[in-house]
Amino acid sequence: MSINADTKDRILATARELFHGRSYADVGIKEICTLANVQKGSFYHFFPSKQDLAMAVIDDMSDDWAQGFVAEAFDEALPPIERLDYMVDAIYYWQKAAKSAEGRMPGCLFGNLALEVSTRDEVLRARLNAVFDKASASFHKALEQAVELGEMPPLDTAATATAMLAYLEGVILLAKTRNDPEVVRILGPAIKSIRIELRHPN
Amino acid sequence: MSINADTKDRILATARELFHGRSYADVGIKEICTLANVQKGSFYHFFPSKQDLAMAVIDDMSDDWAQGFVAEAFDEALPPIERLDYMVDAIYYWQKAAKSAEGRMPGCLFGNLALEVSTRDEVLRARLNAVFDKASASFHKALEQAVELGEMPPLDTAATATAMLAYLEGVILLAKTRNDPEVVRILGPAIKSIRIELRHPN
DNA sequence: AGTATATTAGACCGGTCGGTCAAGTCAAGG
DNA sequence: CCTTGACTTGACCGACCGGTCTAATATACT
Repeated sequence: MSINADTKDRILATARELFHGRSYADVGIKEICTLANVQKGSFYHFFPSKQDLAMAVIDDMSDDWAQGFVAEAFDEALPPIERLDYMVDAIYYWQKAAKSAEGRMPGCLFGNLALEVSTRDEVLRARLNAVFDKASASFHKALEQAVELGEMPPLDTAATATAMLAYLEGVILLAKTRNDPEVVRILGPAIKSIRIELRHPN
Repeated sequence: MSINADTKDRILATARELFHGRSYADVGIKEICTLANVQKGSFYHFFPSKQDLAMAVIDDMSDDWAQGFVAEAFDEALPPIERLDYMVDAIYYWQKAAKSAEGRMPGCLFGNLALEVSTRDEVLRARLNAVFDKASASFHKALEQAVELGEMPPLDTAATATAMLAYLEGVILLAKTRNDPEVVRILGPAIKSIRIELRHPN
């Protein structure tokens, strides 16, 4: 039981790293197997298809995020607005570390996959969409609390939360294209300036 | 001369459509040739490699943009801030039209390619980066004029311009993942709320 | 011990990939 | 008329793709 779990985890971890560092299409199952020290037959014992592997990778990373620094950043002990800065900082240091390790800024796995596969694979698209919804919910909660505490004037918290997530993804996209994490540090904090007013504030 | 130019243009137009609608890796040269009614040998007469084709597609699209609705949106006759709304509207209608034609929101060709290839292909990455720089410059000019005209309080126009571009790309990314152009219409206008203050406003 | 089951091993499959190449077609210029 | 060089044709290449399959092996239960 520990052996197979280990094998599956090794596949998952390797796939995640490769998908994140390159792309879905560019990484073959053979390469994943070689790097994970697993044979093809074993791979297809655990994952029925490459698509299923991708699903598992998305879920895996999403869980790690939720339990990792997203949980830290959106800790309710922090003042709501500081959570946004925490999130930006976390992304900055992460991407910076990844770049000095691999030489390239990998960007956001979810964003990368979303743009690559969402015109071609409904199942993966839906999954990625759910990940974004979940992320947006964290922003939403923080904004609601910020308004409640009077730290922010009232606004359309749901729309603004999504807008903030979009901004982060956009900043990461640009930073990756420049291959320069500093873009995140410089542009990131402006996330706090984004506002969408209430439609009918009567 | 008209024949060969036609062939090259047909390849370019077909490749652009396919790359935009799907992805770089997912579209093969054979498919492009078939759809463009061109033989493989002819293809390689005009383009030394798939990478060269991608470069040409990027340049082609970039030119069309610059001469097309980017030129319209950033027309100096328009009040600077209205140019931002014009840009958002243009993207919205474009994506909406594309979706009703193909069933899927293709998103931004440059953003798509950037996330897909920039960890793997320095040449394409640099080209895409240049496209973004050029786009950012349009925003920059608009912001400078807005400040000059007193329509906006002073701010770090260069950084804010890049932030606005990032925001747009992020909004398109999210909209594509949702496969819903309405995201652009709802989140887009908040581009005007983004601000990065001057570092040393003393 | 014996048997069922989960896992591993790795050869193998048809198909596609980007790219090459030799043999031509064709129009323009001398 | 003949040569030149741009363009086209389509067969061909080795490599790799995702995925299958059979046989061997480790593990778990009775």
